[in-house]
Amino acid sequence: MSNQKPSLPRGTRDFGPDKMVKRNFIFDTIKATFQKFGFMPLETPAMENLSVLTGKYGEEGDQLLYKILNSRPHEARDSEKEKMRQDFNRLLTQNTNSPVLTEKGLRYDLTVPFARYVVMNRNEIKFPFKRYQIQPVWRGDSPQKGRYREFYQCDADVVGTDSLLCEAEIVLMMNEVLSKLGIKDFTIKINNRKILTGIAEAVGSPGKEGDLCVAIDKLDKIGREKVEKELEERGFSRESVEKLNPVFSLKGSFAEQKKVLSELFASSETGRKGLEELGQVMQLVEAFEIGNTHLEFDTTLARGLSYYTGAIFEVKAHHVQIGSISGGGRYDNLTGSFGMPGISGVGFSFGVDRIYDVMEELNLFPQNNFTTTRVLFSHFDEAALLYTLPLLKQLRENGINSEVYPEAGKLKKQLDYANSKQIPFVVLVGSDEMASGKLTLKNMQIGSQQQVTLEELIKAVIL
RNA sequence: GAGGUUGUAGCUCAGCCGGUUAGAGCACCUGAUUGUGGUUCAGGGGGUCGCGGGUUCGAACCCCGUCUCCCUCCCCA
Repeated sequence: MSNQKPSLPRGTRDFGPDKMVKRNFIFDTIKATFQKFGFMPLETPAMENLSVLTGKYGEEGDQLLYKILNSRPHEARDSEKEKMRQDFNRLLTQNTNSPVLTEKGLRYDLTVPFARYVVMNRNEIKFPFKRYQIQPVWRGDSPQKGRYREFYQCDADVVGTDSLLCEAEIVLMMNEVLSKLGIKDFTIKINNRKILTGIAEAVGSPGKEGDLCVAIDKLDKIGREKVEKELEERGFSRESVEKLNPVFSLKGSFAEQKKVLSELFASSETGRKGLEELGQVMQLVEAFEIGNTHLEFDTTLARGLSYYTGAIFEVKAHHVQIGSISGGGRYDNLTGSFGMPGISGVGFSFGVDRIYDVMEELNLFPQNNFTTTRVLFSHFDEAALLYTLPLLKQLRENGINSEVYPEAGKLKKQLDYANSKQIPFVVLVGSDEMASGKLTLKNMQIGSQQQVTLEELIKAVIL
């Protein structure tokens, strides 16, 4: 007999019934909102060809991809085996791809598989195409608070239009979902990739917006002097750093920040375009008149994914130490790498696992009794069990969630079962009940019992 | 990838300076109650002390390695 203790891969979790009802509450809320805004569902396989996945997430992202070993390598031909050995040795020292060893990987997000789907089905798809997708993704990150190796994303994307209305509606959906879940204190940070490019250009360091953001992002944490130092370490000239002065002192309303940036962007057309786009998105959001938009312009918002080209979003919940719970942005050329240029898209994603953690920590889950069974039939022997079956069927036909204790056990055990499952009603069936035709209905909350007919039972128990 | 931390029953954790048979609470099972749960009482089952090695007469405890948990940085959902 094996004594091996069962275990779970790092960064993965089971979700028991109590967790699942809470998770489903989140999934249902998100799904309903997506559908309300006109999005249709899509599912794609857990695994994709590596050619689809690699090169889409930047260097960091590629390193975190889970690659799947080709099946049955031991059955390969000898010549292939030699190639495998060589490639494997190379893999031990460099991060290389080897089709003889691995050609598939687990999906890293839902956007790239979506882009692949769009390209492969371009003739059937009616544009603009709005789809939502709720599936797990995998990343070989080291797990920590709010970070898992398997987690769900809930994506909604629109492709085939560059209308900024899509961006505005994303802001609306973020607001709707979070407020329905009871998360009231949060910020939707918004920026535009073109503004970042503009700043890098204006400062005389085009193409270095990534380094720029990483450093500027730390302004609050480590102070201005250290940020400037870090910028120089990252290869920015003294002159460039000095030109960043206005960026460092950015504050106030969007209009005020826009003014400062406009001056900076005198020589950067890209920067001006970014500002203009952002302004329009802000305007469109306002036009929906939803009250508090939670929207905040943040020049330091960068986001790692390399495919964003326009607006970028990130949502941060307040009062909890958990990373962003939602994020997204516009990508002008995601399908371009699959040979279908000129399709602009914008999308975003909710991180259910993090939303769950936030809600748990802030105690936001409704106190509802999540038990689904309403009535349990308990019985004393085989004859009584058989007697309950047509009654059970009748209750179910009336839409009442009900079950019968499947074996003839002690009543104590059956009641204990009902109790631990928080089932509110138990119907006792034994020789007395079968003789009289009246059922004993027990209310588990207050402990009372009464004799009832089937009709009375249904009436008493129905919601 | 860098750093810190943790691992003892199903769960939460005690276990002193190395000493004889490793404990508690909760949970579970049985009985008091052969047709009545959530209260009470009595009893019971459960452990390769993360794994491998070392020191020692003797290791849960000390040393080395390794894995794992959680956390920070980086990055992200």
